[in-house]
Amino acid sequence: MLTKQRHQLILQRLSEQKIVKLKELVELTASSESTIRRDLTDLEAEGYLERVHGGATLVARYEEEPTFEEKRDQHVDEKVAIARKAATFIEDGMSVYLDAGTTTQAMVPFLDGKDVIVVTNSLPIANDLFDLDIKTFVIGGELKRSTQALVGYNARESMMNYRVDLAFLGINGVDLEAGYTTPDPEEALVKKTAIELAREAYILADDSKFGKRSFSRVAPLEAATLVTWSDSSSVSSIQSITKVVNAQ
Amino acid sequence: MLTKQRHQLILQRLSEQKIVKLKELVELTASSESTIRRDLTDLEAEGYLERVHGGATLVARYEEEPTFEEKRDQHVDEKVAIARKAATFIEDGMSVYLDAGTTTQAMVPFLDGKDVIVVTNSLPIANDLFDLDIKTFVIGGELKRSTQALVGYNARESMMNYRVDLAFLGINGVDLEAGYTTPDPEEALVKKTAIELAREAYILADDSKFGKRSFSRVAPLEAATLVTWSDSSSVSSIQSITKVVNAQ
DNA sequence: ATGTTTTTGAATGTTTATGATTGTTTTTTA
DNA sequence: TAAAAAACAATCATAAACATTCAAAAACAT
Repeated sequence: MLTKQRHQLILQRLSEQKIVKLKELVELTASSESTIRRDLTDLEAEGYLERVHGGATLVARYEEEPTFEEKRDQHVDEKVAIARKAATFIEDGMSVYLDAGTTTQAMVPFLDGKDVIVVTNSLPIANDLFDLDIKTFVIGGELKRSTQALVGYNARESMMNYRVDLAFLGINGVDLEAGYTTPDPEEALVKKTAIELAREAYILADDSKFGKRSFSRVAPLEAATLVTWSDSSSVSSIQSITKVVNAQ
Repeated sequence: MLTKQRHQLILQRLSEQKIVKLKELVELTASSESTIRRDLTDLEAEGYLERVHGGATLVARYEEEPTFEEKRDQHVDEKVAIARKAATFIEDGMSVYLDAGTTTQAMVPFLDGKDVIVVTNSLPIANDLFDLDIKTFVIGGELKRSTQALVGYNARESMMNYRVDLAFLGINGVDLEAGYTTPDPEEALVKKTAIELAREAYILADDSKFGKRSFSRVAPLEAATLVTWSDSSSVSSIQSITKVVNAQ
């Protein structure tokens, strides 16, 4: 019997029962214990099952997810509030740049029906805009795995072809001394270029980003207007350096 | 026994069982192990099966149920056959351009696991590539409503930044006199540029496109290799002008 | 008919899969 | 808690499957 056949048999049996004994599999496949042990080790490494003493169980696949989802949901109201506020700065006839990110993506629904041209480096945002029938330009570049954003040198080059009235960007760190910072240098390059090319730039960030510093510097605080949602006092110190809009 | 006969037998047996042992095939075809091994290697390279130790299995292609539009399209099998054949020209280490279109998009599954860099102007293709963890560059440009492709002058400019080994393009018309043609001038501009920049260019078209002429000329027939699926005699006249690969 | 290319099967050394054996760890039983 | 039983990981030799090479045979073109 072929290895792959055994693997299929094991997974099939497991999906029926959700727990299976090693001895059972030895009988089922007419193989030695050693072989079945190896199979279970391999299948576990591939994430198909979880070994237990005496056999294997179906992996509980959906346990880790909620942590990430919950975390995102906590700030989801703030995000929409910030996005809504930011969108109010956009007037008919304008061209705007929407940087990749969940907060900027949340702006898209507020563009519905407006007469705007959008430039973006985000595939998800481009898809959303496509559904709304908004004139859209996508800048070129390398597709970054984690964020589905187009980044790097080519993205900067491509972006130079566009001039926009307003640019809206997400950010990872907002700090009095370090300014706006983000972890990925290639993303930072794109953000920096966007701020340079726009007539006015807006950074969208909830107050969980305040005081944080990431590796790559995008711009000093005064280079952009900060759109946030905060009742903490930390806003006031930023307010002395650059213009701040509170969505609250 | 002819090679093609053996291949058909192997695929037939495989479609019946979905896994088959090498020894089984040796018996079935009365050929040597060496020959069967060669067959399996070839068929794997063409994307028909996956070799495993001791035999071969059907490709674990996640069976996407065809949408209504796809179902209505009676050329869907031809499309996959053409895409499969076209993908065999791609070798590890190459960079390729995938033009927007359903046929070129059908090539994406056959890139799984290959060591390639892909440049594309298609948002759907970029999304598919994203799922396969393939290094991807997207060219910039205006997002065209009907096809979700990036086109126009900016797309051409952005594409100039890349050199690819192979370019794969769909087309609307293949005509002896008019050459390759497509309705949208902005798309034609992008296609034309792709053919210029690629070391070799392949046009993917089923024989329903033969003899058709659209508004915008992309290139003369001899500028690219035609990959098609046809048993009609109309192929032979094209064959006298440019290289033709029949996926049949 | 002749030379060339393609296909084939055998021979080779190499890699991979397997089952038995060992001693260790975990679980069960007394 | 201690002893026995079961399950385990690690190692080894063997056998099966493998890629590669080569020479003969077949198909092909000239």
